[in-house]
Amino acid sequence: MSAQYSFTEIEKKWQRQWENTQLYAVDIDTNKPKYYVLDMFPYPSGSGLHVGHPLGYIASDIVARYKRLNGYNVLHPMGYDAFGLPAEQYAIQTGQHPAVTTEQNVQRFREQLNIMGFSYDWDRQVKTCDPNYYQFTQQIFALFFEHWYNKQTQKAAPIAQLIEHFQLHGSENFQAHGGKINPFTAQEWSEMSPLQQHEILNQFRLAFVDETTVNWCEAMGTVLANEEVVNGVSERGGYPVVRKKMRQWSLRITAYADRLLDGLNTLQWSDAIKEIQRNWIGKSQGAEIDFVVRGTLKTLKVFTTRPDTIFGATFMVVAPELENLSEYCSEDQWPIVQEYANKAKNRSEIDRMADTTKTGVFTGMEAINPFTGEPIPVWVSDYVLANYGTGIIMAVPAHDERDFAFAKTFDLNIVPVIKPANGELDLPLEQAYIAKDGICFNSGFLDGLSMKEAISTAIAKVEKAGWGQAKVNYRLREAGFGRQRYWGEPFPIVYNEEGIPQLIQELPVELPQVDSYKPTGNGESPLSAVTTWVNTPQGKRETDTMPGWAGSSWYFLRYTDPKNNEQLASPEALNYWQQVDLYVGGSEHATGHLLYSRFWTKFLFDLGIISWDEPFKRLVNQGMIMGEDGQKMSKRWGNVVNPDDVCAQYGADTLRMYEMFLGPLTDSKPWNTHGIEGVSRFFGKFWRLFYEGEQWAVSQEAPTPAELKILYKTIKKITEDIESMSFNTSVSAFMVATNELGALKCRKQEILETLLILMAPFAPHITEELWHQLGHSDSIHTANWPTYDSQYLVESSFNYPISINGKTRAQIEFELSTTEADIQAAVLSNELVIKWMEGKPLKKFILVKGRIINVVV
RNA sequence: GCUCGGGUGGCGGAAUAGGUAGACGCGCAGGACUUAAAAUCCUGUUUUCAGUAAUGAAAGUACGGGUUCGAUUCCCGUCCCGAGCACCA
Repeated sequence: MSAQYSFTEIEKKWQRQWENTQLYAVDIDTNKPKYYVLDMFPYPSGSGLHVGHPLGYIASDIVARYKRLNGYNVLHPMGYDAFGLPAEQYAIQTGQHPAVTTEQNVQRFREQLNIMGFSYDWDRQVKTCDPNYYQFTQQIFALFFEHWYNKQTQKAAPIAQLIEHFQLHGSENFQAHGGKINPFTAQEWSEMSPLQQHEILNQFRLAFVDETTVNWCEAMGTVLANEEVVNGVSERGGYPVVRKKMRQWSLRITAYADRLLDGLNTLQWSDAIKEIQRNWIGKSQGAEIDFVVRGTLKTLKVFTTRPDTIFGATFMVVAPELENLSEYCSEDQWPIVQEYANKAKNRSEIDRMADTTKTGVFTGMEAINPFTGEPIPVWVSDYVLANYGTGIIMAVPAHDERDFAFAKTFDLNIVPVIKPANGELDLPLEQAYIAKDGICFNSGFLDGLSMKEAISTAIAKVEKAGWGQAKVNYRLREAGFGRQRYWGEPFPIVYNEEGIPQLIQELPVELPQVDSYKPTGNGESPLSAVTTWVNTPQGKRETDTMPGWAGSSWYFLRYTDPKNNEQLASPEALNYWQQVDLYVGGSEHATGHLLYSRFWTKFLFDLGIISWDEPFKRLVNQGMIMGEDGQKMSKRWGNVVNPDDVCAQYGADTLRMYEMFLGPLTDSKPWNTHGIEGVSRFFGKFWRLFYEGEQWAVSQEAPTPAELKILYKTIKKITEDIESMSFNTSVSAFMVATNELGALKCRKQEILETLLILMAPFAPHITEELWHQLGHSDSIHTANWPTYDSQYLVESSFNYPISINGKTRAQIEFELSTTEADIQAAVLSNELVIKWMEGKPLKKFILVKGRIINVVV
């Protein structure tokens, strides 16, 4: 025992002890309720952690410890998202194998995390780059490959079922989510070559080969995901990105668009993240309508959300990237259209975004507006996107800004069809008139209808006349799943001599050694150079690897049974631990990791592997900790604060407590080196509740009601704060309790011991030390969370502030049992009250029990 | 441009089923202990005005209105900051 609070010694001692006794190891225990608290696992970068990283880890650790003290069996694991670009870039620079550098970084992270005293069950650590782990990432990919999405049952189903349907009924009456195919009979199916059959099945597999326009980054020699491209340049490095056609694996996430949208309503996530996902999925309801090309039998199919404005559709616009563009254009105009299309294709994303002036050319064709019967010209312009809707729009310049700008540029007809409900439009229009509450005019049978009524009436008419049907559109695109990189999961795929992909049954398919990690530059991965690996008796291997998000889309399941070599996790473990109850991490993964994890979870739910279809019940996004200068913490600004240094100088408990004290968990806030002194002093004060000078001073006396009141109000406050994750106010509650007990010179074991338990989740080391000094032999982290007697918190009297006309003028103490009449009499005879009433008559007397008294004159 | 957050002392931030604004901490000022320093402890600290002082008065939660006995909290408008989306028909 030491009379001094020497945190270095204490923290090392208990960390060693906890490790030796396996204090945080958990296992299935059906006698206890489970609780699963998870941190987003980190990418083990070479620069290690700065003080911003542990913010969320500290918060989740507090909750994990709190739940344990409340009798829960808590799963609280940690691992590493270990595949990825930085390790590979480093390999390219240094020639070291990424597995080696990654392992070094993992060791470093582990040390740093241990210094801060987290209660992880390290036995459950996972690393996505470990073959024992990624064999199941490959297995899940194989399952995607072997399934299709049945729109009727809204569920994934085995591809064999679809094949059977084709064998029996051809393409009649099947409800598969996927690409377009030409109808065929059962007979025709049986006569198709394996390659033809593959090409049809490929349209429906949930993992499929897709010819897509990808974001090609020449400098990095690879394809990037949409979210890795910001304003036309790569997120990492800022290299230019161009669009390029490429064959690569994709996952059919759009099959799950509706369920991903609906599921959001069941989640305790921030509105901001839910909104970002809703926007990303981008569901919009409208109609597909066919416009007949004048003088032909051809039609142009458009998608619109505003069929109520169709009487104002005065021209049409076709996207320049459409494959069969020549069909939408007259012969003599084709050279001009083609020239325009080529120019548009080569225009970079940056250009497009920077320049919104309208360009375009006339196709030489006219279509008939089915509602007005009038011929309208068809144009090509790059303001229409090929991959949204049908790639063709009906333009309503009077009521759409973009169409209006285009019509003005090329002097096209503008016909207003919506006007204010009470009033008239100022004509001619200076800008597009966009109103949610307008009514139709100039619109035949739609005249006088509101937007909502007109939309349904117009769609009914379209459907009845056979011109089209109601249609739902999504902004969400299929998820590109191939990277031309070395450091990722290899695909369990070989292509036979016909080029048909076949699954490799034996997993894992391990990464081979390569001589160079550099991209080949021709768009292929470094793996393609390893010919001994690529060529197998069964055919050529797929040489792309999976993207970073593959391994992170299911790791939360693996923690439940991380060493299982037969299955991704045993049904027993999955059934026991189930969903993540609380997930803590940054909000930057809103449309990546969080969406993909939900997608994979729903797929595995469909297959019956798990019994829930959302991975993370409650999500909390911790804010960023900025540098002292208010800028983002980074080497570049030289403002990085290292948690190891802070722990060495002040101790881990002080770091943990201070990070919580900085402000609300979800806010961004700057680090302040002076501020930590306050928390450090607090621990000194707290320690001195137990010691007087060199002398152990805890007494066994019975506590007084005043002391119990301090304790009980603290129990109440801390319990409520942890439940609502309001940790900053918990810290101040500990300070208040310490100040108040100090003022009362209270050193009673009964009080201090309970206070230790309350503080144990926040400051696990000092509380463990003092707990043992109080004579306990078990760990404080296995104690029981205290309850309080609310009787002690009830006040018998209250010192009322007395307001006269809303201004506080006096204070009078009353027993809470005093009747209102007695209070009123006492207040009105009070000297100060009489003075401020200035002789005016009483108008109203307001008494809010236990709160305030207001005298209105 | 659209959507969602948010504007409270010198600073980080408390307090909103409407009820004493500024808890707790930092910083600052003064004091105690000490030969001295560190550490520790005590006092003060929203602003302005009056007073030697105790104290008293007025204003005050981005700005302007409204509802109410009473508004940081609810409603309307304006400005500013942050985040997300962005030619998605």
